[in-house]
Amino acid sequence: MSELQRRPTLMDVAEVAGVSRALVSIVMRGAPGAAESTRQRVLEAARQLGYRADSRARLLRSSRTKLLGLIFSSSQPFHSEIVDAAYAEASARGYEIALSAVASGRPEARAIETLLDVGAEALIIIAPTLSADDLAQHARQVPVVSLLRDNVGDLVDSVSSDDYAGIAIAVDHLVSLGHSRIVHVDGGAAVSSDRRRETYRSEMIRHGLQPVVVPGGPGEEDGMGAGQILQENLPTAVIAFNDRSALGIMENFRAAGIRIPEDVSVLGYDDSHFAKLSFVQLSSVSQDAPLLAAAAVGRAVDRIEGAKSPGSVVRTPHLVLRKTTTRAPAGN
Amino acid sequence: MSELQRRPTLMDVAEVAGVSRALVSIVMRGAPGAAESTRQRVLEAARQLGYRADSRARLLRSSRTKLLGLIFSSSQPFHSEIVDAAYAEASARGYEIALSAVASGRPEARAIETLLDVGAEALIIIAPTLSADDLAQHARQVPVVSLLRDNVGDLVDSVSSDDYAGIAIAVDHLVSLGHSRIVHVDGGAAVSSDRRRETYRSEMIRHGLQPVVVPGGPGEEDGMGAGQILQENLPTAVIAFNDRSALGIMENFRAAGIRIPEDVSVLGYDDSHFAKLSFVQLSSVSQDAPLLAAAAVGRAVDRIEGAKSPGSVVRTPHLVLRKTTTRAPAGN
DNA sequence: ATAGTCTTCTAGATCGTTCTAGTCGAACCA
DNA sequence: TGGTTCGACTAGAACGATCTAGAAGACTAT
Repeated sequence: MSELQRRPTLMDVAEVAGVSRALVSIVMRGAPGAAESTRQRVLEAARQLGYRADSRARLLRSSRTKLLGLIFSSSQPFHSEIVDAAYAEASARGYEIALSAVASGRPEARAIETLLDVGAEALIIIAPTLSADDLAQHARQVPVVSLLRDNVGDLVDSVSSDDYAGIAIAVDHLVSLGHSRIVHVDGGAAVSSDRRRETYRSEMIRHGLQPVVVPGGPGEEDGMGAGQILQENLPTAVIAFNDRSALGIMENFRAAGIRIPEDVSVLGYDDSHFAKLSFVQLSSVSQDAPLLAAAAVGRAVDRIEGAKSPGSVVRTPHLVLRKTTTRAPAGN
Repeated sequence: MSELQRRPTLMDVAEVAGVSRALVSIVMRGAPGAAESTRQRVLEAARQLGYRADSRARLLRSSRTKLLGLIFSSSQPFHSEIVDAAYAEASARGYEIALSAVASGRPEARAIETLLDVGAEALIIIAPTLSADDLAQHARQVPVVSLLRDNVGDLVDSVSSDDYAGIAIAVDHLVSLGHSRIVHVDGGAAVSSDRRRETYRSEMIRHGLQPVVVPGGPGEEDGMGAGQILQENLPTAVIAFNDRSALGIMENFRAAGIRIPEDVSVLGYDDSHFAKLSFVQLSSVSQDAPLLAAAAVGRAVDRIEGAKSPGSVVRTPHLVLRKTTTRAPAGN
């Protein structure tokens, strides 16, 4: 069995190249202050030894890790899309991302600790459930960016999607298709469920319509249950809290022989991977994960690199129309 | 605006507790050699200051981080289930997990580097796509455990599910229900697709049946496409490469008015979150994510803590019967 | 009393970097 | 000529932990 070999250090390279440690350091990180000829000699020595900087030592000294902590929930597919996009943006800005998941038996606080342990310079938390106070607590140590939630106090940055606008365009769209009996299946205890519900209510009233809210939740089964309730007095259109819930609603309708969109239009929220599938073709409000992720990474980097005051970025979502919404059936 | 305060160091704690740095170090890592009374005093001081050990400094000196690197693919829901379970097991064994995702534009090699940079003591890679040689290369630096793939050379540990057994029980089950025209929709270029396909072939032959393979892939759309082909000459049962593919197949059938399981039985693989949904009830081969995750974490920890030789653990999957499989229709 | 053993604690070296504050010539300037 | 500036380079102190060696005091054994 081959030994785990000790990796070469700056000192080793310095000896081979016949210069000091410090100079090798200068050359390795491309800093100015070395003659071109020696630079080449050092690089050659490094190559020959297979030298790779020990990031732990480097970071210990410079207290820079170029690491962004990202906290997501492993059970939310939409979060995965954000993670993907965040990687791209971070790497474009010269940062790496350290991930930590919130899972069953692993609360947000624990995820935060892990990320601080590995040296994250800022924290991006997707849909944080901690109280504004707790978040502020952490924000005293490192910049914290809340993604998809904006009522987080003024020590914490936030990047969110405009839920008012999202629900408003959803209602507008359905109204413009002639719907008047539009029901909202809410997200129960999920982050931003309250706001979407209330916005739905006021938008309906603004249009002179009667708001009806059916309790739901963020998962497929929640939608399934809501579908059952909806059947008792079928509306012509449903705005679901998210795509997963919409799926449950649609499955419930399908089982009962209710046609979509002929009998009921269904609108999702998130425009997730799932909504795009050819056999789903769910019309949905897109929060545009890549843009949100990019904005969050951008804020985090800006804060790390000196921006003093936290701020909040709000992006306007847009509607992606597919095949689950259509004109209201005649006679409604 | 309040300053971002410097995080407290051993020295700070030592001053507050009125002891030396070294003693604080002893207390913090629970090493023997401190009187109970001082231990309490130090712990209290640490708590009060909110002290957290700096893992970089610790690693630099001792090369212990108690950190396990876990690499998964953000687009695979099944991987998320493993991640969940891995967290639980790792924390039970006193380790933390550092995650790194493989995403578009972010190859496995990059994910590995990130994890080594934050100081992972071992790497667990879910369904690695790197060559056995490349994996062996990394295995010279840290223990590497391959999860869900076992042909990884003998420098790398592997924890996998027995694909032979999995497909065999799938075929056995369908045969015992009287099916003879059983088709396999394969996983295309996905890891372990080849093995499942070949096992399917030999199991069919063993039962004196004619194997038929339809090309597929790991996603819903792949299953959708395969469904189209299957319709041309409908079998009585289909074994899909995984649950996502099974979903696509079922949707295609449903659109064509083909009933499941009355007309065709469909069997998935992975027993994912999705298969369990009340309106899906997909019969599936379960690889038991929690057990696999626990085994992988176990191997990684064992290797870190001294086990010399890499080994491979193979777990036998089992069938989870729900509502998509039934007796073969009469006359087939 | 002397030596030996424990227990509890500490000083100082060390890990592999980066950073600060120089040194040492050579070139430049008036 | 003597002073300043500049470029190339280096010694040694950080960074925040762990580890080794050993000191100080209490206790035991002879």
